Amino acid sequence: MNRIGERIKKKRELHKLNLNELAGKVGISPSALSQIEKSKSFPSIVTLKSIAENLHTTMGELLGENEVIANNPVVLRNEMKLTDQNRSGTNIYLLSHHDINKQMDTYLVRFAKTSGMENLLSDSHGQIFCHVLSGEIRFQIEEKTYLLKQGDSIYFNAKSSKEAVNNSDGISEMLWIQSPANF
Amino acid sequence: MNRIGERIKKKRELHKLNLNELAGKVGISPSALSQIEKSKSFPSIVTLKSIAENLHTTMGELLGENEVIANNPVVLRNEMKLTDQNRSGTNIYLLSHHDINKQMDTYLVRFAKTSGMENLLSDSHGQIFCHVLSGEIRFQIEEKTYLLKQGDSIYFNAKSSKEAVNNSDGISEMLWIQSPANF
DNA sequence: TTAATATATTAAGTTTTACTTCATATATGA
DNA sequence: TCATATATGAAGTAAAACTTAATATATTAA
Repeated sequence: MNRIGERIKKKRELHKLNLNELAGKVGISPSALSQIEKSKSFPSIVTLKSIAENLHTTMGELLGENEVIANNPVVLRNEMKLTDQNRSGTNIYLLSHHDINKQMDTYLVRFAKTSGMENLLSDSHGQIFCHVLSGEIRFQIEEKTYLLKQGDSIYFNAKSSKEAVNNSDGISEMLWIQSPANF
Repeated sequence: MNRIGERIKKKRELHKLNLNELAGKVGISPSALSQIEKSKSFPSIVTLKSIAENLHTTMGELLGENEVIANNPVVLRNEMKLTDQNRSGTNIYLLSHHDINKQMDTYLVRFAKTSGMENLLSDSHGQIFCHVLSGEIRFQIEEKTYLLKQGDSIYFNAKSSKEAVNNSDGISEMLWIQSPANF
């Protein structure tokens, strides 16, 4: 929080801009920018926004929100923790301990034959990456349908209407990774 | 950006707090909070920080940085794009198109026998989740060593000193997912 | 319904502080 | 070492966050 200045300066130098140049783009005086970098003052939100855009980064990044420390590396062998299951036979396993500092939620989803997840993990925000580990899974994202086989991946918005069902005779499995974490 | 107010109000009501209560916790007058929620004014960064903490969320979230829209769902079959390879035989494939709006970088790393990645993907920020798809991989995170087999996962800070080498006779593969994206 | 209380919004004034101006320092290079 | 570029500092200004206090709008009870 009190190191926004450092981060801005670092990013600015990374982009090979001097105070005048960046200040010009942002729309404040070089002196003002200097004071911000030296932590003599905080930028207003509108200036922070402009600084972030001109340094091709996000406000959260400059605010240091991505520097939180995750706890010790957690290794989970095949003993995963079941977090959710529905009647049709879809099981969702956690692939890392829930932690307030985690950026990502990581799950393994195992479908019994002819099972699916419709309203599971719904009402979430951020973005989702899925990777099919085995079998064949049919995704419906908004209106479109995607048929994914082992080794395929898909990336979509968490806010989308989404549905995934097993499309194979046996068990199908996929990784489900979501960022930022919804805990 | 101009909808910070809406988001704060929504979160506040989710936590079943009224203006007085939240304002009290934050350390500003209820009126000031109302004006912020009604977009009559922006909070200062320090107030925003306090609001975020009291609503158990992040500033970036309130600033709407997690609402960016990823492009159309991208499905990549087994035809992945090679992005990096080193002499010893480690290949890194991209599992989704690079996109400024993406929260996560998603890779598949394929190790030839006795290959590894030491300085690949180094100097990055955020957090990393790895999942072993096949073979056996030895991780060294800071001082500690972890031996991961197929189906195992590990979650650690991108800033950590890290190293991964193939520990099997044949090919080993893993997913490498990093958030926020480093592009 | 009506009164009584809780909760939210608005207007106007105050105060904090982000930002400007301009002078000075420090670095870089010919 | 002079000249130019770049960064920092002091002092003042202007903008806007925040306060106070009054008013409106819900919510509840009688």
